[in-house]
Amino acid sequence: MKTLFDANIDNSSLSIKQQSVLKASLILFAEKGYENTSTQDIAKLAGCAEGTVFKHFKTKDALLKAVLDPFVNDILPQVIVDFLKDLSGQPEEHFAVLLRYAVRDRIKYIMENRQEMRIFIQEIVKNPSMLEGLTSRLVLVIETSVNQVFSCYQARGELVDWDAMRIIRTISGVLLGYLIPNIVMSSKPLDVDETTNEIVEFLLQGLVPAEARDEAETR
Amino acid sequence: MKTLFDANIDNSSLSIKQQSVLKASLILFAEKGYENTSTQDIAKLAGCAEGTVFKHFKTKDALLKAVLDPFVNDILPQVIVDFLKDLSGQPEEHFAVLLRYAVRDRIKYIMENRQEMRIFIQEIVKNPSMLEGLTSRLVLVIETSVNQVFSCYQARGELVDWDAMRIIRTISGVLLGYLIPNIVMSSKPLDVDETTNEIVEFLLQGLVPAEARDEAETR
Amino acid sequence: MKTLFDANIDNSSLSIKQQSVLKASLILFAEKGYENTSTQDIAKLAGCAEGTVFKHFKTKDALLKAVLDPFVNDILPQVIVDFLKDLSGQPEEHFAVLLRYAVRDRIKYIMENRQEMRIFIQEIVKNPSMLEGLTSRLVLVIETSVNQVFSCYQARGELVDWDAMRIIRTISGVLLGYLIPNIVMSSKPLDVDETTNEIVEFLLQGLVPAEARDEAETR
Amino acid sequence: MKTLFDANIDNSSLSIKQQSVLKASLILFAEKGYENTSTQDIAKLAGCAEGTVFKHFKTKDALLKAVLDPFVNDILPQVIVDFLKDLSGQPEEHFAVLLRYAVRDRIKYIMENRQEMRIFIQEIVKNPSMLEGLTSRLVLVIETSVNQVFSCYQARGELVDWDAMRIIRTISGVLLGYLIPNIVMSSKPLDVDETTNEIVEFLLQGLVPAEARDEAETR
DNA sequence: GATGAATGAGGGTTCATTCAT
DNA sequence: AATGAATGAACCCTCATTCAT
Repeated sequence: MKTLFDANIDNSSLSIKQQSVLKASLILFAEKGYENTSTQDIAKLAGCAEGTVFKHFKTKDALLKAVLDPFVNDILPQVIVDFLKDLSGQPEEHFAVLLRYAVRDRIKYIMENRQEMRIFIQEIVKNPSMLEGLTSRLVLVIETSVNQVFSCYQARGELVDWDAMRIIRTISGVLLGYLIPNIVMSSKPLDVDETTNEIVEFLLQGLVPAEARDEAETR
Repeated sequence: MKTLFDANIDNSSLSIKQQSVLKASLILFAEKGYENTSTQDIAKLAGCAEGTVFKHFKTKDALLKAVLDPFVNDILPQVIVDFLKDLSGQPEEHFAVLLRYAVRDRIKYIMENRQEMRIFIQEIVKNPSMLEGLTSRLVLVIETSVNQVFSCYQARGELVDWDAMRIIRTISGVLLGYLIPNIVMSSKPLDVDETTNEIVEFLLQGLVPAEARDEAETR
Repeated sequence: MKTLFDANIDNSSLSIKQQSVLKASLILFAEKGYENTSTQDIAKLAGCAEGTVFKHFKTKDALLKAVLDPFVNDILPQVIVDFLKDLSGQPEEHFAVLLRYAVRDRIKYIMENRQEMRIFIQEIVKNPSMLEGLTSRLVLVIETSVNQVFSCYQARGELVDWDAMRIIRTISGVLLGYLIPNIVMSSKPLDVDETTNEIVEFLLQGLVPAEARDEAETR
Repeated sequence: MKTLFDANIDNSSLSIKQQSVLKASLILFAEKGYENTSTQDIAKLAGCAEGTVFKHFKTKDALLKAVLDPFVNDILPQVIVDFLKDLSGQPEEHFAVLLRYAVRDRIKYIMENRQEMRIFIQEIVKNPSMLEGLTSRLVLVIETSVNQVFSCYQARGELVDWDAMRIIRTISGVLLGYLIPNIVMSSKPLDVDETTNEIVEFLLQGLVPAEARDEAETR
């Protein structure tokens, strides 16, 4: 699987003008939405002629794909993979500690890609079928590794005894419930630490049995 | 329970054709998005001439407003008001029981207005400033009544001793985290009972102290 | 030939609503021009439904005709006829005296029909062929009577010895040169007396031999 | 002598297609009027696509401005300036001689820009406020120079002893009275020499004292 | 006679895309 | 590779006109 770093290699093969086209598209799509951004707008912000926009990216739609594809195909899956890796990398730690660390990293990550996230959300809302490919890929990634990740903590009584997918669903649900409203209201970027605290504290109430929770905090 | 069309008193003054224009707009905006819906599409689905679309709704944008305004101004605030009313209406009941009932009703309600919700989300993502008016109104509604609603349960030990606004934020966050993904992926409408169970069970873990929780379930 | 009074008889056979339609058209056509006035505007100002506008006047164009025809077919020719009648009615008077009287009356007359005049000018500018019918009629009227009208004064040395049509052309040219700019700039209606003085004084310089002029003034 | 197209320096920066758009607009606006000319008509006559019409001239209204502005801002003021210059350039000549020369030149000039003049008249009739800017500019130009221009001839007894502005008003009134009807009836362009003779002869009667007039003719 | 909802042709305008330079 | 003029389909919207009530 490609990593984030790999994902950007394609772009580095672009000329400077083309990269500025890509960046302008990112900014404008995020700001005004895909349909409300004209290729003329893009050319103007990129500082090039309108024809240049189409030299490399044959189509406006291809431009959207060029903006979103690395995010959808590489970055988002990587978020999941890294999340699970964080949770399973040091099994000697208490689940609560790892969860906090993993959640914090992911929030930071998503906040750093807010523009892509905004565009992504816009597109999904208009055309949910876009999600299908991604979802199935993610489900595959998750299902193959998630059971062994959680079972260890469940055995130690540090994690509620739910179906592993339900735990994932719960965590991602709570995360989205907090993050989407913020991403969408672009003005004020979230305070990462504060949000992490609030989310994790709440998640722990639901996911970690009371006695194990106390233990984690006294440690 | 009122639906969008009941709520908008003006609608009853519309001719049949105009109502079908409104309905067609609702369907198409939800399905393809505002910008990807042409007024010709609307006319075709409404079974009228394109000019008819503009006879009552002077502008395509006014049509969007006519679709969304009752939802934003009447239905959404009502959801909040009803939610708080459900929670405070029968204070002799255990908080857990009322929460389940209130959450279930709201989910049903939102599911019945999925199309409006989809359009609303699309518009907010493109233009977050739309939210400002709504948010400030809701905050007002909530803040004036929410403290007295929760304090009773907190005194009985049936509700965690958080700031009332944080409780609201948590509940709505979890609800949104579950509902938005479903609303957005329009194909499969959510099973209300199942979702209610999952959300409430999780919320109770976080919001109701353990001992009070047991008590509620044995009752 | 019909007189102004006859010309309006047709209109009096209209219902009150239809008359208000006619009046509204006159006002709006004069103010904004024919093409920039919608039948909806007319209906609104006339205080009736849009359909009512078409009940009597089958076409918007027919409405324009209804507004202009009495002006073009009756009023304007009458202006000429009356002008010549004024000049020939009392041949014992000096030409200068009659000219002043005739010019004054005509200016007053035209000022009282400024709106029709404005619309007429607008239409002629767009479609000069409209003039042809009128011009040929007027030429006929003028030519048949004008020679005998002027020859008497020319014999007395009170009028320059030009071809009669040139005299008419000169008078109407000067009149139009003064009046059209004023009619077109609708804000300030002309002071009839002052304008008459200026025009007549100038016309006399050109049309009446010097010695006869002195005589007229000392009389 | 400059024509409209020479006067508008910007025009040279237009592509050939855009110049043909401008020329087509000039022709059609003059022929059928602004509102009765569709942008499709313009495109067809210019031999380009409708989109091309809007590439340079963002708006149909901007196209009208592009057609009229050089006429109103450059050519018309220049007509006045040149007229006064002609009258004051060779003070050793008799006023009558200079007037004939100046009138003739101006008539020729206006006849060469008949189309612009027609459009200009149409627009003024619809929206007289357009004139205000022009009028105030012209009044300024005239007032600052006109007194010294005429006083010399008045001192020599070659020009009636009127207020300078009244002389101007008279000349322009007579000119307009002759020219507007002709411009408006586009079919038959005026014979410049004949019209000049008629107008000048008449003007001299009114503007030049009799004894000076004889002198001018015997010279 | 009056109404006003409905019509549909046509108008101005935008925009992704092409192509000669 | 880059340009920007040109394109034409599609879009939103207006308006004179009709017709059932």
